[in-house]
Amino acid sequence: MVCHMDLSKRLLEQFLAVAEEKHFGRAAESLSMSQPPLSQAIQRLERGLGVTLLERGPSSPRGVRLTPAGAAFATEARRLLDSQSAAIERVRRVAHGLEGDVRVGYVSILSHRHLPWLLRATAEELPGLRVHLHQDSTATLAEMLSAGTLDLAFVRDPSPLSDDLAVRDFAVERIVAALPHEHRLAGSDAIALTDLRDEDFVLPSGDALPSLAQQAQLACRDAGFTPRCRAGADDLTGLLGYVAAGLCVSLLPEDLRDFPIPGIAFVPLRGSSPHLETTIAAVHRPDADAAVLRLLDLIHRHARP
Amino acid sequence: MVCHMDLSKRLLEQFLAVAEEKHFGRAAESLSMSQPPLSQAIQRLERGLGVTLLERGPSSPRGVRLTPAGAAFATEARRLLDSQSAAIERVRRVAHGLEGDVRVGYVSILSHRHLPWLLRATAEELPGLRVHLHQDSTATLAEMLSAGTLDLAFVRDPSPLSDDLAVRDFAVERIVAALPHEHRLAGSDAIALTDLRDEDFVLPSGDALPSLAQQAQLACRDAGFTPRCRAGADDLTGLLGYVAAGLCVSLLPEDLRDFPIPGIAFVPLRGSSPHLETTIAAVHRPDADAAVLRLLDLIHRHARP
DNA sequence: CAGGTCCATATGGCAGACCATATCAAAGGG
DNA sequence: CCCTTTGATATGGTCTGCCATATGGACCTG
Repeated sequence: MVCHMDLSKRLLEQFLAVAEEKHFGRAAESLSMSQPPLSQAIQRLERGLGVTLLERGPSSPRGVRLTPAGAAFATEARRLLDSQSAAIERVRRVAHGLEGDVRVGYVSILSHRHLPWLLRATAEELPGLRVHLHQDSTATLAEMLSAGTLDLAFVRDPSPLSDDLAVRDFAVERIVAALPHEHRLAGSDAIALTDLRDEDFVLPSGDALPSLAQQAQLACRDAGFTPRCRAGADDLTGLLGYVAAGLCVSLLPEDLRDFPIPGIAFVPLRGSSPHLETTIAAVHRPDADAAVLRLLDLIHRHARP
Repeated sequence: MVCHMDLSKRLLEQFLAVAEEKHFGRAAESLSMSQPPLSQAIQRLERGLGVTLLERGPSSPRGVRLTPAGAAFATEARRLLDSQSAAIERVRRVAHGLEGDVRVGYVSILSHRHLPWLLRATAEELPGLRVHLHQDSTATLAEMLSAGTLDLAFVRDPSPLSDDLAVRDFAVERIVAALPHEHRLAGSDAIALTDLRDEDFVLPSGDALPSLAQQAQLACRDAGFTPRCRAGADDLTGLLGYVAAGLCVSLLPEDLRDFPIPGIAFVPLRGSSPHLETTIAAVHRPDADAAVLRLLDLIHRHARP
């Protein structure tokens, strides 16, 4: 006997009122309605369930009593109402971005410096958000954003990205010189880029870290020379390896200073060419959902940590 | 913003259909309705929740997509429907006596022989029933039944009980002679009650175990003598103690044979006086609920184990 | 650019739910 | 034995929800 009973919120409340008052008249009063339709509603309920919930008599003048099934149903009704409220509340929180899953991508360079405060702030301000992390190259992250398999990505200098992605800069890092420890300028407080014009450089090659390679080229051009590239590398460890080996110098974001790599000195560069800066930005689809917007807001408020 | 949303079963099913098909037309078809009212229903739902559940466009020709909130709501909707079905099912089971709590009372004499199979059979046939046991005197059990603090009681010879309680006999035990081991008749296969006419008896005294005392008195009268009572006891251990001490004989239900008491021999009595039998019965209120009726039926089917 | 797909909107009809007033039947108390 | 209490029943009105048909507008596709 499959029952097509509806158990509307209203009906459950009516039954609970009767179950608590054990009296149709008072229950009707507390529901701001008259007694007859309440009787009918309960009868409909009992008919729909095929179960007698209330013991009406034969001694009615003292109200009604709950049958065992009625007592059980009262418990269940309360649970159902609670579940319903909780479900609505949960959906609202998801819609408002206070709860849910966000898939966040980042390029490796950012992991050690920007992820920690971001994750900490998220856990504190948006404890309902579950952040799923994914590290990849800038290009792949952009593809994933467009494909919808990623919600937010942190990259460096994303200016040449696809047009249908929104970009939000949130931090600027200076580019500094990375020199071998034994280099003659390694102990300087600051040097000019032209001081390196005769050095051998190692810069990102191929499609790897394109913005970094481009910035370096442009900055040297601004300084009046073309860097002599004796080596290339397509990831950060390669670049750092060449420098640490004492074979080359490089131009890298200053936050790499925190990397525990022996044999490398990071020396600030004098001058303020726009190409000696690198921008860190959050990228997302223009139709990002509320959780992403919350995260963007959080990032904006905590920017330049 | 407290929401008076109703979330009727129908509405949830409609939303789930759309969420699964991701297509209003097909969803409407699977619901055996036309598309426009379905659109309206979903719009009502979204308006009621104050949340956008579906992403309609702008590129509609490929159906709709779920927003994060919509996906969350689909999960919640399924849970709500399941909870609702489960609640109805549970109430039905309670009403049919397949689930619930039953408070069962018994007098001590019955505990070791009849409770085990009763509880075992209940656990097997009615695993949803929770049986709460309570041991007390026949009189107190009857009071508790009338007061509604007990649902079912097992007693011996409950004939003189209150009129507003229903009685259901389910087993008959013979009364046997309890003799000290060193008694001259202790080794007999069977004896006549008159063989004990000159013995000292110990029988229940006061209001304790009234049926047992009465049966003994009447049986002796049938046998043509009045038992000489040198001692009394108001519980079973007292009676057995006197016998084991070798001071008295007694008349007791044969199921006591299973008690591990050294020093006592139980010897069957010849003859078939109705007073040499003791009836075991289940007592309950006439308006007992379904669970009690199930237990009574179970007892009836397993009677005389 | 024409056709097709898909969802939204508009309109009208119907059934059922909900409600209030009035009345009835049963049981217990003075 | 009458009266109060209490829940069930009867009746009529209103309104909302639900539905179907018809139409419009946005978008993609060939």
